[in-house]
Amino acid sequence: MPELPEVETVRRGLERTLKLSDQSIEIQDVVCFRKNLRTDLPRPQLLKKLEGEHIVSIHRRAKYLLFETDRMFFLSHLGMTGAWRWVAGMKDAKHFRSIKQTHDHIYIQFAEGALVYNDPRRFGIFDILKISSKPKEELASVYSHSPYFQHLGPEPWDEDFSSKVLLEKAKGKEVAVKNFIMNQEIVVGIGNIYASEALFRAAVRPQRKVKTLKQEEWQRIVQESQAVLQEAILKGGSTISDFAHIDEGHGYFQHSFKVYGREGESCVSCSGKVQNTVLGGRSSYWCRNCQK
DNA sequence: CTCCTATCCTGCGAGC
DNA sequence: TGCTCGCAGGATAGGA
Repeated sequence: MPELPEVETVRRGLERTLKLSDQSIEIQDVVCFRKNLRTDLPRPQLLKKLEGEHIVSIHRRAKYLLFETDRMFFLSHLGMTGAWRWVAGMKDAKHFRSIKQTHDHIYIQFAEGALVYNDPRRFGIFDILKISSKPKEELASVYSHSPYFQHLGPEPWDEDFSSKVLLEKAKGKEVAVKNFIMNQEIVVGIGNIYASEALFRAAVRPQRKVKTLKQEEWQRIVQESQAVLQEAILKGGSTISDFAHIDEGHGYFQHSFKVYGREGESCVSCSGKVQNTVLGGRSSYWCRNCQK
């Protein structure tokens, strides 16, 4: 489901549902219904350490959700098909088991309901970060030391996501620009849909080798990436009143994509036909008139 | 190094 | 109708 805008929409929805702007909220119980998703899930002994912790806030870094509690951090990555939903009024995991849906994997109990993580393809991640000896690690320290985060590039709105830096990083590289901007070490948050959308808006062909791009083309890529992600977040915020709607299938496909998934249809700005070229094993949509 | 492929999974729609 | 095939929004290990 998720590229950056969707993860950010989920983050905001979770904060709203848990009322984190007014309060912290106590975790009463955490249960995993299977041993692993893409990676091993925390052992019951470790999960038990979350009991009694209060969630203070939820951060997003790249496509990860990072939950901050009194003394700990735990994270969730939604993979391709992960979703959290709120089950109002659910009182305990034992009762939940009787109404559990297929692919419900993780259950977090609160006083007035529960959060449930559902993920059919199980490419997601749920992990408790290593507990340091200090009272609690700083967020910045988590980002720079955790194996989940330390290799990640800048957020799309950081100053290091700039035409100047990109020009430098692209020097001598043969890789296609679409694969380059989907590389989370270069910039985080851009996935297969928004890569096509950003490059269409920037008028750059997805298969262009990065070493051939001029600084002004990088400038357009930076601007249009930021713009398309920002617009998608705003749309998520305006059309999705509750993050739970996402897993009912609303939200994501409501976004109006200009090229993604529109192979053979007319380009929205020149009426040429939208192309689909496979790059790095992923479908890449573009217009041969508008993009150079 | 750099770049590309295969792979982890399930579900769904197209085509026969 | 029912089957098979290909493809799906991510990320990474391994090979060329």
